[in-house]
Amino acid sequence: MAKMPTVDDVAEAAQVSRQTVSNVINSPSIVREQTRARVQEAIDRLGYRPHASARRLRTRQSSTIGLRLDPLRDGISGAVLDRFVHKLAEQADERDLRVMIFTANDADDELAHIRRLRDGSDIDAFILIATFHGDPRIAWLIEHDVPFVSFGRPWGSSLEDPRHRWVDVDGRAGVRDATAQLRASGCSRVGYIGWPSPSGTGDERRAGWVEASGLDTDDLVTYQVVTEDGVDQGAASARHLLSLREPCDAIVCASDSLALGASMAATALGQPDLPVVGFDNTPVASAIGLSSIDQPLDEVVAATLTLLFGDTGDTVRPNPDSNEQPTNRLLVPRLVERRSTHRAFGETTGA
Amino acid sequence: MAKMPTVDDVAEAAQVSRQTVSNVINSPSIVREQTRARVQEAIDRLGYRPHASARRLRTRQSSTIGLRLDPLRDGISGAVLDRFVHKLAEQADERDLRVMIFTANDADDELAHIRRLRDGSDIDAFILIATFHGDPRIAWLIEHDVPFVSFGRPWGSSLEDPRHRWVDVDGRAGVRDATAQLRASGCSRVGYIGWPSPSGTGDERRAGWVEASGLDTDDLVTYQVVTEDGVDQGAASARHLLSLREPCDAIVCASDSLALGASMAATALGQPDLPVVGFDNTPVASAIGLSSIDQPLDEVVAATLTLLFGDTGDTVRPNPDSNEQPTNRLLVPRLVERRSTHRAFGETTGA
DNA sequence: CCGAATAATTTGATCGATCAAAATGGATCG
DNA sequence: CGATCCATTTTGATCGATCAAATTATTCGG
Repeated sequence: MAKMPTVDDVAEAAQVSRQTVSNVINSPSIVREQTRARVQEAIDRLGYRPHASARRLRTRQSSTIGLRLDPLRDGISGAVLDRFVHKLAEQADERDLRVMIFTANDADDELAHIRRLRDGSDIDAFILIATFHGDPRIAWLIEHDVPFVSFGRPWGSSLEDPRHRWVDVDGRAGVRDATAQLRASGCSRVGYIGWPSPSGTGDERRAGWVEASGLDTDDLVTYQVVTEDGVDQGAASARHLLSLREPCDAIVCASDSLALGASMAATALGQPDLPVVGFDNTPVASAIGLSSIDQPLDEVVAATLTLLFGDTGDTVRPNPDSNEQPTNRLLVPRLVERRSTHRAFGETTGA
Repeated sequence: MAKMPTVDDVAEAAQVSRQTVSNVINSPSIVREQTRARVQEAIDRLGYRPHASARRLRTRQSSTIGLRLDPLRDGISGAVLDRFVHKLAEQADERDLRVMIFTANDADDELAHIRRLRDGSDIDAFILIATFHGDPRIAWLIEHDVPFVSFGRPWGSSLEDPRHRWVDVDGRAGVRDATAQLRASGCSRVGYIGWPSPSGTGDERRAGWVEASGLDTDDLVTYQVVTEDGVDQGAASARHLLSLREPCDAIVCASDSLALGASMAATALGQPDLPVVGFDNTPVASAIGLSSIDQPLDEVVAATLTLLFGDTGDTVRPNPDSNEQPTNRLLVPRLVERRSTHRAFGETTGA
């Protein structure tokens, strides 16, 4: 590969000093228009690109965001994070930020990586995903003054601590709305299949159902199944809900995996039209035609970057604790309605 | 954040020169053991970390791999690439390499990104995924002497051109083995659902079925359905194959999406035990209990990195065209057998 | 015990950019 | 007309590491 031109090369070609070239790139406003054009022409002609490492060395900014990929999960739900990663790469690019990924098996491992990347000035901000109760990462990052934003609210500690910027999706509202919508369309006994209780997100989603179900205390127990995540678990739970003396006439689930199982079980039991709603709007849901509550990842990512770098597209350095700007965003998901129930494939039109 | 110590700080603390500190880190073998230990102690005590950008500026190596994420697809199959990304992050980490991701909408867009990242010395090697016939990226990368490896063989041009290093999975062998296995277990009419023909991977997979199906020329036409990817398409195709005068008694598909549809259609038609095999072993397949041909992504990634950086874990610079080493790897996938057919959920045990 | 060969360590220069401060060129004004 | 101010451009220093070459320390054969 031919040697890349440097600022000096451009400077010489444009008959100016290196600093002027630098200014044309970084603060064009202070350069006289005439010279700016001349320098720009030289830049284009020579195909000059600033050397990222040199710039970073001087400015002490890497304009790079670190993101840890969770350990692979078997489940279907991992797809949400993949979409998040994708959107992040997309929007980061628009702001001239880079995204560097790494993996870690647990929180400690992740912190070790963060430390390494941060100390090496490889990265100047991190995005945490999937926060949990008593998450050790949060405290560590705050203590070491590492700029970060989490996708996931701080479970257990103050939601308003300005040192912890976060973005989250209001699962409770999502489930509440979906449940209300089912009731509005005529369902009177909407059941719920969700995860065991010490679960931040899970508990929120359940609360949404409780709020909108319109069931009395006894029925809230009756029409609720608690189970681990999984397709089989969803199917089993649905069979239970449908075998009650007064079976439920719609089911809302904490995940698409559960919903998929529930939907298939309903079909197997001869009720292909039973409305079933999942959560996360994964590719499976769309492939199967399952209604699902969709997290607005575009907005989530946009909010995340704004919290980290401000509104400007510029590579502004994050400021840990201001007292003016809000330091968190709670976004509202929306229900994606499909056949609303699993269509019996045997009766479909096709090739 | 406290100011990070530099080589000079460590040097002073250990009573040696900066270069010795540098040597302790980069070529410990040339430093006397006694001094090495002393320096190492100082490094640990001060918590020194080399400044990545400074090092990169001097060495002209970023030890960073660029990877483009495809546009999001609706389908289920996108999951393979996600797994690839994950494995890559994992194994790159073990070799002290970093992975930077970006998105692009088409090949040209991707090349623009590559050029920018490469010129800025942000990245010194790229991994291409999903190669296709007449892929313009390949020619460009070779011409501009950018080190790269593709996951996907060069469709249409020479497989042995040493300037194009690639890794791929032998889909033909995978489908052939799966088909053979079905026949060995008693199926005599194994059908195939695959994609329209000008498709590199698709044609290979079909060829595997042709080779092992044991069908005569007429039947090869009869028991084969060509369709776009998708669950509905898979279902429709399966209904066709099962409505023949002599229906097929097993189905192999080019993707899990097709297989999922086929499996559900079979169930709906009262044949829940019809063996159906998918491709890619996506999370859906495992969730549903669908047999599927699994790409050995661990090996794929390992081979990719080896082709790029050699066997050593070191950050060796890739060498574009050697004449000694092989410059490609074709790996064999393996069939993951599950219930081999879509179990009727209505008859499952459960909570 | 000396000088050559080798091992270990140190010094000076450099990678390519930006920062901070100094220098230049006009325009303005008493 | 000369001093002052602002806009624009240039110069010198620096970020933190590694390379290349020079220097010092050690080993070893004769």
